[in-house]
Amino acid sequence: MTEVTHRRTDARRNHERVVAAARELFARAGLRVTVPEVAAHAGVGRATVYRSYPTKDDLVLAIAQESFADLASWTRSAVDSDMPLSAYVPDLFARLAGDHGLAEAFLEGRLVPATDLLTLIGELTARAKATGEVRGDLTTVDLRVILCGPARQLIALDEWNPAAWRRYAAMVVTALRHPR
Amino acid sequence: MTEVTHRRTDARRNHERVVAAARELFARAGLRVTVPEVAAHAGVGRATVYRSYPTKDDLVLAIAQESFADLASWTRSAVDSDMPLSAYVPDLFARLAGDHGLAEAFLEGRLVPATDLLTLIGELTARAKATGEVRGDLTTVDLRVILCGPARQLIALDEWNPAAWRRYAAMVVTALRHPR
DNA sequence: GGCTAACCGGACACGCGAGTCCGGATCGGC
DNA sequence: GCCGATCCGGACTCGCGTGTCCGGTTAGCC
Repeated sequence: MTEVTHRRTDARRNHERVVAAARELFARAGLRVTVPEVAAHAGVGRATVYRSYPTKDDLVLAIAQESFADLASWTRSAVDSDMPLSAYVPDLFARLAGDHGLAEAFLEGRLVPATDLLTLIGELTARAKATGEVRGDLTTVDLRVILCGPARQLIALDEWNPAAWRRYAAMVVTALRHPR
Repeated sequence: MTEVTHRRTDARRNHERVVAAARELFARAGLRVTVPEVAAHAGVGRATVYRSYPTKDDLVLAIAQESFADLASWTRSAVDSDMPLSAYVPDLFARLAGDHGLAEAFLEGRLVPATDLLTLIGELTARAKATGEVRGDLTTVDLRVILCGPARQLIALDEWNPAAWRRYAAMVVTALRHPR
């Protein structure tokens, strides 16, 4: 979290606007959103965005790290409270389906090293395997493929609504069970 | 199938090369492959590609229609031989995972009206529902989301190998069953 | 073998997104 | 209120992908 300290209030204000705009646009339309779009949505010039984040990748990284940290702390509480995968996965799926950029970043694994998050999820799945809740050979790659794939497609098809994600979350959970 | 008749043999030969190159590259790297890449791989100039296909979309459409026709005729034979979904889906999944462009085109539904194919798949699923093989409320959109999502991710992650697709095909089939 | 129509492809024009620069505006301390 | 450090953003360059054009070449018929 490279927290830049601006010495003037307008700079800080603009920085906040940029971050807010990036969060919203990345969530809604994925990581292909352009810097000009972010700038316009924030009501600032392009150069103002590049001042805080020299590269578009820097901007993406910053936003993604935020989201990943949220996800990790939430997952940590799930681990602490011994949440079963059947409860965790639908929520995770909902978060991914509600944030296109997050789903992309989490799946592709580029830019952000999600080691914390993956370790925590590994913890959860290990317990779920022990109780026989899911197939014994489940990996975190499996989770990425099975969760992020459909989540991204839901957004791409503009089928994002509570009924849809509940439906697909149920299917996804089913997919993780022992094959018969 | 707008079959262009070339009056010279070299024209026909080049056209074939372009088609072959496009098939290969779209399958391997998806629809984002550029026209210059196709031309280079075919060993011709860019303009030669544009002669047969005035727009990149025209090229994509032509290749996608081919693939869709293949898929449809194969599906028709599956319907005729009363193939169960548990046998059909893994093969479909393999085809999608083996052709990135096909998976993209099938999922996104833009460009190509896949009505024939969807009708046939609807036929198969209707029978599978009747025998209780899958959940009763399964739709073709479900199939697109659940199949194409993971298939595309597999390719994106470069995890494409027989072991991987068999594994995910099994999971995908499980996902279509009745929830418990 | 020669002639013409058909065809080839290198070179060009255009649009768009990433990243840079500098003249002008604004904040904030005195 | 004044002044300097800081910041803003319009205008620019650069790279890349799409689509066009024309001079040179080749196939195919006589």
